[in-house]
Amino acid sequence: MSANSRLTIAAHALAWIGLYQRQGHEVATSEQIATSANTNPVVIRRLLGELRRAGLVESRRGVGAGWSLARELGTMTLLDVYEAVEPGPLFAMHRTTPDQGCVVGHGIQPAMRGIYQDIEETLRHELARVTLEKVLQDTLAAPHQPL
Amino acid sequence: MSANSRLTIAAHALAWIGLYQRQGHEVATSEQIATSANTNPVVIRRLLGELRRAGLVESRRGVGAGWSLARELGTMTLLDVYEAVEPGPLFAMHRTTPDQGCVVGHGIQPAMRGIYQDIEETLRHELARVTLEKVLQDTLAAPHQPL
DNA sequence: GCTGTCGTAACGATAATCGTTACGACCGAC
DNA sequence: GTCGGTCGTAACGATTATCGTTACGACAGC
Repeated sequence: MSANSRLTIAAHALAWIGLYQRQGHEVATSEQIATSANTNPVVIRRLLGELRRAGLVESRRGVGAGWSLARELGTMTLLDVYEAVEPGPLFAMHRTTPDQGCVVGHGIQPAMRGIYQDIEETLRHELARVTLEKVLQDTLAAPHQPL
Repeated sequence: MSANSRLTIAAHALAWIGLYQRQGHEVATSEQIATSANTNPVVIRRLLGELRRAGLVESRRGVGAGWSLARELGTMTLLDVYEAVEPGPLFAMHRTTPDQGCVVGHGIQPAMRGIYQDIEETLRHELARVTLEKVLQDTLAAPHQPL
């Protein structure tokens, strides 16, 4: 799978905003988050825009603008983030329709669809068990200066 | 994720070979499987080559050559296939190292690694519950001429 | 107005997958 | 021992997704 880092970066951004707000700040800018994640502010704005559409963050414009959480980190799960930033299904079907004249070609897609649905349901359940509060706590619990 | 169809095509090929052998044939050719999957024989040979390295199928060369199962479909699971054809992890870390001077940038990767490990472990467990025998049975159970 | 930030379009770089062509390696049949 | 069919694999282009970057208009507080 061509693994993509969208979920990771989105979680990073949410954890950063959450911690920043707990330090007393109103909003966080995409530039600050981009510095922490070592990427470009536009990448952050694009991702946070998707999180905003999902109701996880809010943005203010104008001078002193930036991003803030729309909900507490404890009420937000990786599933919320996953659904906001990952469009497609986990596994894809054939790119072209299999031979419908063949017994396997005819039945394989309904069969795999059912199997994949069950697996994705389990994945979603696991993602839903992890709150962004836990992500932040695990992040802060990382040892300093590991040898 | 770009979602990829490698797992789907590999399962299709295994189910096809399994059914073909139950009909009394010794080996299946990549051309036959490619016709059923509506793709190119080289795509099938590439995928089956990876399954051969994993010990799931065997191949014979020369005249009358082709592919056969190395194990019964009932002893083969989607996890075996997944590990054979999917290289990377489900979710990726940042493409560049986050800012180690930032608390979040420093701790986010160990945190997400731990979380992702748990999730992938659950995914593997789910994949291991589905045998290729079940894939074939579900495929054969698909209704004909659905309205 | 000025300034700083968002919002978003546009483009190129990169990488993975897939389809295709090509061709040597192999081996049973004859 | 040649022939024919299939594997094994390299090579290349097409397609797609993500990411990084530049650019610029929209917005709002000062």
